[in-house]
Amino acid sequence: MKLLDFFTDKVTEIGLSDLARLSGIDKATVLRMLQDMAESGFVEQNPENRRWRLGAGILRLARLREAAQPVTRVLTPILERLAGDTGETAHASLLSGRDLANIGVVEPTRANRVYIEPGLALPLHATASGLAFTAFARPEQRDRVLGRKLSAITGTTPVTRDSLAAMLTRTAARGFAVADQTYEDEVYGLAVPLFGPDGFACGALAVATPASRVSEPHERGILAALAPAAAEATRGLGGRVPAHHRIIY
Amino acid sequence: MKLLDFFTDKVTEIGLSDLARLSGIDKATVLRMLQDMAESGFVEQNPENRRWRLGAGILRLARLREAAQPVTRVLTPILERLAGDTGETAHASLLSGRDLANIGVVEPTRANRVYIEPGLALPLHATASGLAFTAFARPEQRDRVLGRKLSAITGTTPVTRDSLAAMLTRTAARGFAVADQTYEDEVYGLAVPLFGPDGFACGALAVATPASRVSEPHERGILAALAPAAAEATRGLGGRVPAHHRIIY
DNA sequence: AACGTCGGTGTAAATAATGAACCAACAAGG
DNA sequence: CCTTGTTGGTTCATTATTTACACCGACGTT
Repeated sequence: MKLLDFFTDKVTEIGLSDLARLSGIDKATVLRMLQDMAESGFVEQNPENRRWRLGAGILRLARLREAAQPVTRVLTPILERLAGDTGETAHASLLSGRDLANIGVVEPTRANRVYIEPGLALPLHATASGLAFTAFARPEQRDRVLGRKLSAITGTTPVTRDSLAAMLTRTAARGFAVADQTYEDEVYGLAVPLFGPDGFACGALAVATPASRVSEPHERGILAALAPAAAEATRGLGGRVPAHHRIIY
Repeated sequence: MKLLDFFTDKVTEIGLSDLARLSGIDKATVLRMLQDMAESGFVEQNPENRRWRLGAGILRLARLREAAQPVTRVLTPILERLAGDTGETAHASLLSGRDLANIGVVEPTRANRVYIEPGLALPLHATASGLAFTAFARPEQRDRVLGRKLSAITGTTPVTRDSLAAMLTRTAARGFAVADQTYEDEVYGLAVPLFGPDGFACGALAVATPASRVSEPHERGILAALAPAAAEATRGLGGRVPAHHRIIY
């Protein structure tokens, strides 16, 4: 299933040989995997160039999940309001396997804004969303993140266990997370956890701003919009904000 | 991946033992599969009752596919207009593996209307959408459908190769498909193919009406709305309607 | 014409998946 | 209060599976 992770916003179709190279798996094996996944509708082959792309079955499953729990429907209006109020790009993400899945993005109207790929997988240690989630996640999840080897994505990405742990305790104390160009240069992120029914984080709500625009009042304004939006989102998803959670700037 | 097919509109969470029973696979194997899929975000475990449900990673992939080719965005307004014009339930589906994946449904406002499960997998031989698709699909796909053993879903479902072949040639001649309670009792379906860039069918656009409401003028009215809607949808998806395609009532 | 790449196919070797038995924990029932 | 039947999860020896190498024809470039 990791084959699917090679499809991104930009590269929507991949040929057999390319996919084998990218994944490091033998061509024959990749082909069989793709054919199996095609049976289930996860991928489909472009009949023109014989390249592979994500299949319509994914849309079906997504509708199924959305019918069971309408996260997109709940989050989209909240994101729109958040982007409008802050004038910055707002996005929401949920835990998906070993990182956060970007579920929704809304950009503001201004010209200088942060672009976030739709459907991006956000690493838990290098993004504001990831920190906000991890700091309030179930302890075993927190520990699993701390136990990984942390990849350096930019120069300021935390790579040692200690620096990450420090960031997490700081995040837990403040109630929100900051990521100063730890994932992408020039991008400054503020994030707040989204809570599940068990009172632990299940995702995050975040605002990304160009680093050049960061200032104390701006930051304060973003958090003022982010906090109630996250509370509303948590409620809308059927979650419960734990009593001790406070946002302290 | 067939494990995922046991999740439906109604049953959104399944326990390990249930899933093992349903699939006929050993518990241990199912557990391992689920854990692997959880790593990729396809499923996730409800921490409260330890049951499994579709994961957030599916939403991510769906967003990715939607970014590559915005089918939902294109089809939804068309479906809404279609449902409004006909006063009946309209739905669209695309080929996904061995059957059609229901991609969008819009219901009319009237009380007596057909309900179609979101995210349903439509069998190719037993639904109007399936017939419309298969009749205009690439020859090899058509033959694959004819080669299957056809399951009887209602009393009128075509089960022999010959009866299905007859239905397909009739569909090909008329340009649209009719399914008179072949999938669900009391439901009458009319469908038109959606075409891909290669001029072969890639899906179908359909209107479902209670069998009690069927009449020649009603049917004529539905087709009058369906035909231009399908043409618009095909264009919107980047497809090409073959020159020979005509709808002849 | 030579070369590289493409998607795809067989087959023998080697790995990985499999499932019966077992466990603790919980619930309903007598 | 014990029985009986669930549940989710684990173990480990057996086994069948996947794997990857080599090869193929087709297409495009050089």
